[in-house]
Amino acid sequence: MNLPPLVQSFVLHFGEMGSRWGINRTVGQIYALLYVSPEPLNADQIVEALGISRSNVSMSLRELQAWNLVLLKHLPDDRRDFFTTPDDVWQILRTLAEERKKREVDPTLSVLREILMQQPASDAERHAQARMSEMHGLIERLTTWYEDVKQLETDRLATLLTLGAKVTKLLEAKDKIVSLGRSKRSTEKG
Amino acid sequence: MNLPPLVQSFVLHFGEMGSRWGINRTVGQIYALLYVSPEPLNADQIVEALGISRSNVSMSLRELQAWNLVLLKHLPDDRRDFFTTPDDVWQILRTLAEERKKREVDPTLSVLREILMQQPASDAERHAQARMSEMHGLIERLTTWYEDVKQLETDRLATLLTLGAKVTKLLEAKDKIVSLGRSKRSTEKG
DNA sequence: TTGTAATTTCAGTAATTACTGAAATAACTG
DNA sequence: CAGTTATTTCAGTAATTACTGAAATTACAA
Repeated sequence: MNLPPLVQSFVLHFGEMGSRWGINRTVGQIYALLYVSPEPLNADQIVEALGISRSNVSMSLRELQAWNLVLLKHLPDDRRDFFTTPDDVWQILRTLAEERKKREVDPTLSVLREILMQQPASDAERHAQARMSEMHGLIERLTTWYEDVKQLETDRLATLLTLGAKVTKLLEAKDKIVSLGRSKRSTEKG
Repeated sequence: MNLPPLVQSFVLHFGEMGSRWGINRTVGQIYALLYVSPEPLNADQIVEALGISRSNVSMSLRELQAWNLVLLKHLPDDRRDFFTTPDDVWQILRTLAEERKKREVDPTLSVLREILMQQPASDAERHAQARMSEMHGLIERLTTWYEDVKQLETDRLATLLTLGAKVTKLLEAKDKIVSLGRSKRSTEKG
């Protein structure tokens, strides 16, 4: 590996982290490298930087592309492929969320739904279905929230995050105002 | 494997999903099995249900305990350990979030902070630091939100989820009311 | 104590996953 | 077209991870 020390720490950390997800070490390292590079890199530069085989780079880039985590760029008068990550970290977050949902959440929801359609043949199955139904309900709630929130532009999303739990306080305030309005009107009528 | 068909589908699915996380197949299967079981199971029952070795069950249960995903129970006049998952799916979600934060997010934040403390020795390092700083900022924002929201009781959390993006609308309404109040007052003064 | 049941540990092996080098393919150039 | 460069594929191998059975440990009972 042939990198500035500070970049190397980052790349190595992402390699280790990769394994904690389903992603392998090399894929994590390549991603990290592209993320911090000032300009797009081609495959041979990655080979050079990380000290791994050309074919490994090819396969790992393909995986990163499957995850939509990497952008393919072309320089004028150069046939080689160059790769970067999006500049905007919020965009990266969105992509990550979307892909993980697609790979992990959606299949689980569909398995759950399928099982819940079936007729239980015993008490054990009946109980299992009840449990799965709870899980299904929770996951569906979370994904509905996600589908909703992901539409927001970045600065609104940021606002929502900053607000955090204070939202519920705000909600109470609103209820108070609304009910105040109602009681005022009903007073005016009565 | 010796399970009601409907439970088996669920267990097998969780086994496969396990691999997509860092968790292995067996751990995923055991968790799924415990999750849908009407009462706690002991190690031999798990061996029987999943058709795996006793030692594998022991190691996998230990891993699930390390994740706080499983509860140890004892029956009167029985020396054996019995295992369950918490009944409340929201509690399970909280545990999952907490553990993943601990294992994935916190170490990453600390690596980032450490690197950002250092003096860059080149333009490349300077640029890398700028990128890492963006990432650090985003992750910190997300964790602050999480630390805030996780304090909420379940029904408030549920409300917040149901609200979703509508929160920002609510926020605008509040701003309008507040500014209305202000302009009214300033009109009164002027 | 000694015996027995429950659980854990761990060395060895099986299974899976990651990686490489060589060959094939694709994309271009003169 | 032949020649060159870039990229991908893939069989074989290396490395890692998962799993087992046997032995060790722990916890209790007689």
